[in-house]
Amino acid sequence: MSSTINPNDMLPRYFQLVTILRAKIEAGEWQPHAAIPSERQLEVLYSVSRTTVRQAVGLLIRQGLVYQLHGKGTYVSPRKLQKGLVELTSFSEDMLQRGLQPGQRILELAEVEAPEQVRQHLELSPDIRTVIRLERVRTGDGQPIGLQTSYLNLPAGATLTREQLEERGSLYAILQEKYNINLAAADETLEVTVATPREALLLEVPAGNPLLLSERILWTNERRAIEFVKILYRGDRYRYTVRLTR
Amino acid sequence: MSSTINPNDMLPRYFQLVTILRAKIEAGEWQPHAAIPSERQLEVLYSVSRTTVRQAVGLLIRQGLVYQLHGKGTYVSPRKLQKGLVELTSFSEDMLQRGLQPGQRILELAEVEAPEQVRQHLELSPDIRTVIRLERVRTGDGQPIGLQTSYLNLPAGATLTREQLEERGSLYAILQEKYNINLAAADETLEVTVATPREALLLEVPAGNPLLLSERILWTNERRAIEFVKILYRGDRYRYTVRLTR
DNA sequence: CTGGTAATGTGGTCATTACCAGTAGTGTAG
DNA sequence: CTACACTACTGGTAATGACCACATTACCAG
Repeated sequence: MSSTINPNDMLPRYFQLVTILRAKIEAGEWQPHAAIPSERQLEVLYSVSRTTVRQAVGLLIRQGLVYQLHGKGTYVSPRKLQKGLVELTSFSEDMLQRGLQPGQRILELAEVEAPEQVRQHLELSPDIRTVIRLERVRTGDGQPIGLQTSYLNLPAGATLTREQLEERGSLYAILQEKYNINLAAADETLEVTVATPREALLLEVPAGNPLLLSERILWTNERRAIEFVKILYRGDRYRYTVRLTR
Repeated sequence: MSSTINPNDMLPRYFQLVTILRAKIEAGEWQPHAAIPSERQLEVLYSVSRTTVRQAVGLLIRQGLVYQLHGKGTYVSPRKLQKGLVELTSFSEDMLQRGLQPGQRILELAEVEAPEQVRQHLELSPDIRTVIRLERVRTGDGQPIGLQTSYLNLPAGATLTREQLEERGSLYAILQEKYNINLAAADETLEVTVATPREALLLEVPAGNPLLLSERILWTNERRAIEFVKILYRGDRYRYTVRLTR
């Protein structure tokens, strides 16, 4: 990894600068709460304009690696804040981050008439009558973690097969590669519930055990609601984390 | 509300522009998924530079009101994404957003030896031995919603009295006004638990009922951990919502 | 010793100019 | 008719230069 900016590189300069600065922070070259070089110093150090410096630093701020104090300087965040949380992730990515091997057991994959609740969440127009329903038991290191039910409003003509799912594992990877659909945002609500007999059986817990119910609406880069997904998590095996900012 | 930029105004121009554009969107002048004027058009329309336009639009994007597609244009987000979620809020603000009147019953306010768990979360240095412990039953429209336990690491010399709390209601408002402490970020974890007899009594639910346990670490604008707070929410009266982005 | 002030360094805002990189429509050569 | 180049838009990146707002320090007058 180079530590200078290469103007001919395919990557934008501000992005190269982000990479360089992040590396220095993660290597401990600049300690938490220590000041990093000022914007005008970075200008000279890396032969870029202040515009570029500010764009790079702005990104680092949004990622939680540094913070700025007006009139004082730019400082390295404490380690706990350097870890990127929040990120919109798939179940698979989520498990991998937690150091567990993601797995799944597909219970159903079918085109069904859209329930009213789903119609509303996905803002379906009246001419769209059906959605794809996908029900899976999700596992981490082979142990059941959650019961996931997805309702997908795929673009016309798009299909989804059991084989694709079993091969790639991640639904979002398929959407991205085959249909060029990128996820941009999600709204999620969490609440507490208790296991019905069927849920208890699938999750391998006693009926009546407390569960964490997550309901999520997923939006594409064009801000179309594409998926409504419920996940029932085992209360004893799952913990949800977020970072809030102001 | 003016619809032009006033250079002599105390507020920065990009901020004035944000206000104008947001007003038009919320008034329905530009419908969801419709294109708003291009950056170069906004330049002319409001007599500001493209720098300023982009700074304003960037803010609107982060607030979820609009989205951009490279080579195409800038578009208004669907209504569901326009509503600002996520925001780091106090319990009081949270209740008000939900349309409930926040209230509290203080159970304890005392300086105590910091438990080990708290020491770690707040990253206390060895010379700091005590923190302030504040335990409250929080209510919405008079009904118990949550049992909140805060551990505060106030700056040297700062104090906190029952009277202040009862008067202002919001702890964060006191920190802001009296000690110029602003909250910048929070890390939160959520999990499921069941009510102990004491918790059940205070929350007015049967013992063994499922509860939502939130643990939160709060960071100031200088990225010092100032508070560790647990809230046990009644599972039947509380639902947590977040917006995730990529 | 105290309180004001000027100097200097920090991030924050803004205008101007230029060119790159995608998108979409149009026209033309094959 | 199709394939391809052209063109005219969009947002994305970048340099330069200027001034404002805030924080800190040093210095000086009282």
